[in-house]
Amino acid sequence: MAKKNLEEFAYHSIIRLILDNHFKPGDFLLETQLSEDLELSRTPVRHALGQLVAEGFLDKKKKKGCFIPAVSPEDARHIFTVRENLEGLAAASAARQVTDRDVAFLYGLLDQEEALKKAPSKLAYVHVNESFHLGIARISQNKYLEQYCRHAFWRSHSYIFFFDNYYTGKLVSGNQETGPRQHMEIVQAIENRNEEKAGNLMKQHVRTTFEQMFVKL
Amino acid sequence: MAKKNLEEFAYHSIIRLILDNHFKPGDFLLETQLSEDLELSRTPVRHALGQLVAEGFLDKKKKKGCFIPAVSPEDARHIFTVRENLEGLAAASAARQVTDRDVAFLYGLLDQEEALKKAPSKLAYVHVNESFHLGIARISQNKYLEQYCRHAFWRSHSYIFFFDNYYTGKLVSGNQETGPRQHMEIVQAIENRNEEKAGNLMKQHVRTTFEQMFVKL
DNA sequence: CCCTGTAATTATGTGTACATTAATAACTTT
DNA sequence: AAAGTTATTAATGTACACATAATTACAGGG
Repeated sequence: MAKKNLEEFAYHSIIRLILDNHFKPGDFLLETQLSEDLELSRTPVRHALGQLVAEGFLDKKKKKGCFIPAVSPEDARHIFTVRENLEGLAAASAARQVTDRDVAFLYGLLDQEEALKKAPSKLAYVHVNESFHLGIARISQNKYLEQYCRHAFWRSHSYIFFFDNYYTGKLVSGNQETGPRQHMEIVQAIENRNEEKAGNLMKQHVRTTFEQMFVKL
Repeated sequence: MAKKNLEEFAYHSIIRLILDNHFKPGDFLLETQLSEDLELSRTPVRHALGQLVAEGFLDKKKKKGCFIPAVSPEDARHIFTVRENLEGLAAASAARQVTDRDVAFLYGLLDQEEALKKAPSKLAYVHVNESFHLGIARISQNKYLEQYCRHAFWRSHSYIFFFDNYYTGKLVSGNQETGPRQHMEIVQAIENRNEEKAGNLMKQHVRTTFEQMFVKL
């Protein structure tokens, strides 16, 4: 990534590190270490960390540092409850605002998911999934809804990696079965401008993701 | 306010300035000027502004500065739609989690509202109202829900001041009639642990606030 | 008069030195 | 050996000087 703007560079780099599971819950993200790794001074790193904390992406202990928030079944339930409602609302709104161009975009993502069945790649699946959920949030045309959906999605995503590490794959592979099918139904509801159905399907989809993840608990 | 932690001091001071209508939409909040006004260096001010931007409270133009976001009927509808759903969810969750202590707290706020009818004060009303809405978000025991509710509330609050300035008082005084009554009904539903009713009442309450605000448009 | 290119201005963006403090380790005392 | 106390350490918190870029003002040519 180009380093035109160091603050943005630091911000996106750190997010990428987190989403790619470079840290585990409880790990501290030290300003000094990050600035060394990213080869820039503490100032932009510090700014980026401040943003991530403000967004609820990281927790912070004063005079100690920023760290990946602890995970717990209760915390997961909290974030997925919010996601369920926010994304349900987003899907309903998207069904109202959707353009032909948006529909084409969503079908393009479904095609990518289909292609991934032949050549499975967890990272690729994660990226398509992110595009799908955040794409619908964007189509809702409500910037606040989009913002909250993005944060909630990112936060909840830590759980996918975390539990995937500890409960080896079963749930994610399960999600790779039901996920794409539910995605298709959601896209169809949005295409048909059926707000209520789109909202309910999305709500159900997020809930399913949560339940599959915690099948072991 | 004590200046133990300058970053926090700057953050809260700036929020207070915004909520107390010290700026109007489009106004720039300059680091240099704020640091002069608050009598501290640019560093903590800059950090605080960064947080507020990350939270969606302020907009930012690169190399130009942070400014109060533009207002529009559409933007108001967006933020109030989200608030309606988030706070509805929060009220329902609060009805599940509420303790006797919480109930007492909420009734205390109702008493304060009652007292304000005899000695009206807009600022006092605004503060009690904030305590009510954010209090219920807190009682929900869901930190993500609380976080999003707080942001959405603050953002929507700019509208109250903004339109109150341009459409002089009528709507806010209207809200001072229906507001407290709806608040009481919500508290009662929460006290009775009636999740669905609490959620619906809160949703309706937020929507009423929005509609009263835009009675002129 | 307007358009365009350039210089001045102004505020943010960045690096760095230093202050502060929370956590920990070392040490004393009982 | 346990408990309390002090010193060290390692990271954040803060200030400030300077770099950079966007906006504005202005001058000159069409």
